[in-house]
Amino acid sequence: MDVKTVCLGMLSDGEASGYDLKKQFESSFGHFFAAGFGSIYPALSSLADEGLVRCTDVPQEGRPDRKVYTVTDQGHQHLLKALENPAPSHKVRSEFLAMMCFAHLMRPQQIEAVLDNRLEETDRYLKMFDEFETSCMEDWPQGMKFVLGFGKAIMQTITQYIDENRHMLLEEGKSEHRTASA
Amino acid sequence: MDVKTVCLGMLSDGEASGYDLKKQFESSFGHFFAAGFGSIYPALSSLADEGLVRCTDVPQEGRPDRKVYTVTDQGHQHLLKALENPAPSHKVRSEFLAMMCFAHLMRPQQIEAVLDNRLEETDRYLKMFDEFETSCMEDWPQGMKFVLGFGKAIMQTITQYIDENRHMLLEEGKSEHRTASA
DNA sequence: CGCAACATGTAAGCGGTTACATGATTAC
DNA sequence: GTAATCATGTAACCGCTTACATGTTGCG
Repeated sequence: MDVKTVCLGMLSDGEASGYDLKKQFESSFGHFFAAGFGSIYPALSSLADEGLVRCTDVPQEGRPDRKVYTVTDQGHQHLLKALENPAPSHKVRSEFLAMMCFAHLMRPQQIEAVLDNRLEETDRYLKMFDEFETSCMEDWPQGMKFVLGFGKAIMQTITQYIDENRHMLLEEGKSEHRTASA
Repeated sequence: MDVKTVCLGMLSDGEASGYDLKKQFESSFGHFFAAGFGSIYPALSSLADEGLVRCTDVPQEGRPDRKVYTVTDQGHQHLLKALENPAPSHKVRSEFLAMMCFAHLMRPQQIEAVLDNRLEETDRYLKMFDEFETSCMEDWPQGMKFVLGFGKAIMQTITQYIDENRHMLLEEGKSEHRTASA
């Protein structure tokens, strides 16, 4: 399940351009699968080369041609095969948690800043999820709703956990730094 | 915050070999920062080249020399600088969630298998966390406890969410595949 | 006037994964 | 006997990120 496969999946919900897919990667897929233009465009070219998608050029005035991609039968088959993996990965790479492991080496101010930034990002996601719910979610397949709910549950847990446990990092652990300035 | 910096941080809690660090990457850091030998050994060499750690060879019988690394003053300063980043990242890359977005293209059996595998992995982590709590957690710095609790909260949320919402993916969405064999 | 949105791409580079290479000891 | 643990490394590869390159339209 690399960027290519996810693009193929997105296209199986309806034709789209690379630019369109980017927007989807930023919004509904943003919290668990990031991808930039530098991944998407080559992915689409490659899918086209393999005959898994077909590309239609839609000429436009004052802009580059819009390249609209559609899944082929072969592409659909390929997608179904990719979905047969019974143990797909779920990986977290968190500088945030790594940093918090060494909180005893940081000043309380720094820790607070890091925590607040994390809460902010989490909140941005929660707000985005709310917008989805009040607008476009109706016509989504069940899977997308499941994934949205998953993201929401995680973000709520993070918010709550930080709120309830930030004191752990601030109260003690002044052994190394002492609170005052050196 | 790459593997190098995390290694530096781990070493700041006490000297260790690459092999020791690997074990830490698998256990306490496993759920948010994976690293294999192929990343760790080059990272340590590089840290040593830059003078951020010092390496002591401990000869052994029947094994390669154990190379024990210690943080230098310079290394400590470097670590403190790395910890000044006020907005460390927290990234998820989930084939699992990507796949669930396209659950309507999968057979119920497949979906169940994927869900069960996810629950299993989550459970493995929860059991590991429990072991930490009943044994070695006492002497950990507050930050490590915070991170452990964070992981536990997330894993519990995932478990609960899947249990409570798996029906979403199974009940309907039979539009594309139909339940029976084609 | 400047910035965001629209629209597509290339190429270098980086960081991490995987596979390979070696080999003794200990526990089942 | 066979697997796991101890112990270190290299090198190829892969996939993604970042920066570069280009240009129009429309809004505030």
